[in-house]
Amino acid sequence: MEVQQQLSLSFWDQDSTSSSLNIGLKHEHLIRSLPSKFTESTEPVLTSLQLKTFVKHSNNNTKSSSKTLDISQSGGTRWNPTQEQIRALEALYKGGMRTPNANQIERITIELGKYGRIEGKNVFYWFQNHKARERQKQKRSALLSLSNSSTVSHPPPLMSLFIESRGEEEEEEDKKEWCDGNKKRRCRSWSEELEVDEDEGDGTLELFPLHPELGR
Amino acid sequence: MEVQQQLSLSFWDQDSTSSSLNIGLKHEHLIRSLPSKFTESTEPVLTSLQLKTFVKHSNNNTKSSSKTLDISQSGGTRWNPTQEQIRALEALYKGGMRTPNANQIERITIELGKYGRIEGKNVFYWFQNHKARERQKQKRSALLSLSNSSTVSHPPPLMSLFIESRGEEEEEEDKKEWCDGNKKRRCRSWSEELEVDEDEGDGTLELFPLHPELGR
DNA sequence: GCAAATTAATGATTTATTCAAG
DNA sequence: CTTGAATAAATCATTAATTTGC
Repeated sequence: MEVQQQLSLSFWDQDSTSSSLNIGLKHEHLIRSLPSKFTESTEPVLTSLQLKTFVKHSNNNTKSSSKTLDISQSGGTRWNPTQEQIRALEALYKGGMRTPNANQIERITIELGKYGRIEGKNVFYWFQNHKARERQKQKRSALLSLSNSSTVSHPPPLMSLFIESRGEEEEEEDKKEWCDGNKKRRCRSWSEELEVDEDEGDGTLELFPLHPELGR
Repeated sequence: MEVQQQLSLSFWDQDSTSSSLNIGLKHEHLIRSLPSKFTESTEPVLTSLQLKTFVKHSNNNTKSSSKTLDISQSGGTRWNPTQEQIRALEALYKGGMRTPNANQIERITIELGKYGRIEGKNVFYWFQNHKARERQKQKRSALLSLSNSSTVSHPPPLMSLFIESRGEEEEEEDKKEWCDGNKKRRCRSWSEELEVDEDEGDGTLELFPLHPELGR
C-alpha cells in the first residue's frame, strides 16, 4: 500500500527547485478558465509534466534524520502533515490563532518545514479547515444540548428548526447513494420551519425585515 | 448571483411579516423609529405594546429548578444568562440567526426559559449586542492587523497570500490585475515567495509568540 | 496476516454570505 | 443598488483507518 504509493509517486520527487510560477494547484487551469459557461474549449489540461514542475521542497531536508522521509514528505501529492506539524499547528490554534496573516503563515511554514514538506497554502488551509470543523463540532454539540439537554422530558421545540439533513432513522437506506450524487441541499434556514401559527397577513418577502441596529 | 443572494437572504425572516407579537421591550418605539434603510418597511417589526404580557408569561418556567436560584435568576435585576442559555443563543447565532423576529424570539424565550429566567427582550438585546460586538471585534482586529503589518499600507490580510508577487510592479497595477480581469475573481496562487519585509531581523522563529493575543 | 473494500478524516477548492464603501 | 474585500460554509477529492473475506 504505502509501498505502492511510494513507487508510483516517487518519480515526482525530483529535486526540482523549480521557481516556476505555476504552483501545484490542482485545477489551476480550471480556475483560470472557469467561465462556468460552456466554453467548448477543453482548456489545456494540466499534464503530468506540468504538474511535475511545481514540486518544490520548501526546505529540503537537511538530511533529515533517517528515512522517515517517505512520499508523504516529498511532494506530488497532497500535504500529509507529520505529527510534529500537527502538534505545532494545534498549539498555535489553542493559543488563539485563527486566521494567520501572510507574515505569520510564512513563518509557520518555514518553521514547520523543518519537520517535512509544507507550503504556505497548507498552513492557510489547515487553519481554515480546523476552524470550520471546530465550529461545526461545537455547533452540533450545542444543538444537541439544546434539543435534548435540560430535563429531557419535553419534545424539542426549537430543534425542528435545525434539521441538518433528513432523518437518520433510515438505516436501510441505500448505502451506495450517500456517497454518490449527494446533490441534496442541506436545510438552510430555520425561518422556513418556523411556521408561524397564525396571522401571516403579509405575504411579501422582505430581504431585510428588521435592522434596527444599523446606522452610524 | 445577485438573485441567488437575494433569495437566500430572504430566508432570514420570511415569516417575520406582520407579526403582532411583542417582545416586551420598554422602548420599542425607539426601535421602531430607527432608520429603516430599506424602503418598504412593511414590518411592524417588534411593536405594539399590547402583547407584552403575552411574552412575559413565557418566563415563568414551571420547573424553575429552584435550587441555586439566586437573585440573579429570580428577577429584579438584569438578566444574567446561564451557560445553557448562552450556549443555545450562540448556537442559534452560529446557525445564522441575527435578528430574530417576534415569533422566533418568543419561541427562543420559551425554550430558554427552561434554563432560567429570561424574557423576550433579553433575547432580542442579546442578538443585537452580540451582532454589534462581533462586528466591532472584527473591525478592531482588521485595524490591528493593518497597523500591525508595519510598512505595508494597504495589504489585505490574507488575500495577499494569493497575490502573485511580481518584482517591482506598481501598486495600482497590482490592484487591477490580481483578480484576473472581471471574468473570474479567482486569485492566482501561492507561488513560491510571499514577499514579506523582515523587520525583525531575527531569523529564529518561535511558534507561540507568533500571535498570542488573538483569541476569543 | 494481508490486501481489497469500505468508511472516516481531512486537505484543497469552490460557492455563498457578510459587511460596508462608492 | 452595486460591487470589492474578506470569510465562512459547502463541497470535492484523496488519503488514512478500518473492516472483511480469505
